[in-house]
Amino acid sequence: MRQDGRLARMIHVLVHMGLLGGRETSERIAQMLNTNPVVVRRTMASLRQYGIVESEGGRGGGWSLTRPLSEITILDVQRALQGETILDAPLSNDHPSCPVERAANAKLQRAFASAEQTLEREFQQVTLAEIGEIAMTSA
Amino acid sequence: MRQDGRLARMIHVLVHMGLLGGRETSERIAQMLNTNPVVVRRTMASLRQYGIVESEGGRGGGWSLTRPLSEITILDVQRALQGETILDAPLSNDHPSCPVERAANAKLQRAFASAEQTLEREFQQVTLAEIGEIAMTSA
DNA sequence: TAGAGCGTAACACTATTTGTTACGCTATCG
DNA sequence: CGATAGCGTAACAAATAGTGTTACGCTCTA
Repeated sequence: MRQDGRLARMIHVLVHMGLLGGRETSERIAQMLNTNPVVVRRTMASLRQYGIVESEGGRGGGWSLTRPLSEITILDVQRALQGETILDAPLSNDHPSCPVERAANAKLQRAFASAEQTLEREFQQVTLAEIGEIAMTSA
Repeated sequence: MRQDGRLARMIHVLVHMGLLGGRETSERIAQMLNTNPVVVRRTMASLRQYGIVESEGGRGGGWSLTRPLSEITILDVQRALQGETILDAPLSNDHPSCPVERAANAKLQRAFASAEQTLEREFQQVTLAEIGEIAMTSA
C-alpha cells in the first residue's frame, strides 16, 4: 500500500484539536499542515465518513471531534484514511497461470499478512490521548 | 516505502533460473516479465551488486545465479532491491519543532519498526528453493 | 571481424498524489 | 434580508515515481 503522510498529518491535527478542545476551520488546519484548505477538506472528509470528526458549514463552522482523544486510536485514523488494508503485498501478475509466480505471490502474501497483523496490533494500542500526553510532558 | 512489484518479479525470475539451471539473456527474462531488456538489466544490476547473480557480456553471455536457490532467501532479494529498510514509516514534517508532531511521529515509527521486524523474519524464513518446491508440486 | 549481449544515458509515457482555482450551498450576524 | 464565513466538489495544473523506449558504446566469442 502506498505510504503517504496523511496518517501522520491527520494524527497531528486531531491531537491539536483534542488539546484545544474547540472547532477548527479548514483554513487554520491547512496552515498547521503547510497546505491548503481544499486538501484538508478532502482528507477530513474521510475522517468524517468514519465518524471521527464532524463538519459544519456557515459562519462559525468548521471541524470538531465527535469523541475524546482517549477514544480514538491510530488504527481508527488509519482505517478512516485507507480502509481495511494497511500493507498491500506487492505481487506480480505477469503470468497468472505460472505456478512459480503463484508460489512466490503466495509466500509474499503470507509474509505481508503477518506484518500487517503486527502493525494493526500496534496501531490499536496507541490512543491519541497518549500522544497528547507525551507531547505535553515533553514540551 | 513505496511497494512496487520488483520483489515479486525478481523472485519469479530467479526461481525459474534456478530450476532451469542455465544462463538467461535479458531478452528472455524480459519476455517472462512482459517487459523489455533494459528494464531487466536495470533491476538485475541491483541483484548483481548484492552478489545474487552475475552477468557476462558478449556472445553466449547473460545472467546466472551465483549460488543455489536454497541459499537465497526473500530477504536477500529484498535487500538487494531496496536496501536495509523494507517499510518506511510515513512521518510528517510540517513543524519539526512541534511536540505533538514529534510524539505522533515517534509512535508511528515504533509501530512500523515492529512490523518491519516481523516482515524481516518472515522474509528470512523463505528460501527460493521452497518456492520452487511448491511450484513443482502444485503444477 | 561480425554479431550477440550487457551497460548506460537520455527521453517519453503513465499513474498517482498533491496543489490550485472556481463556483455553489449553508448558516450566522448585523 | 444581504453580506460574509465556511464547507462541498468538480476540474485542472504540477510534481513525482515508475516504466517503457531508443540509441550507442563496450566486451566477448565464434
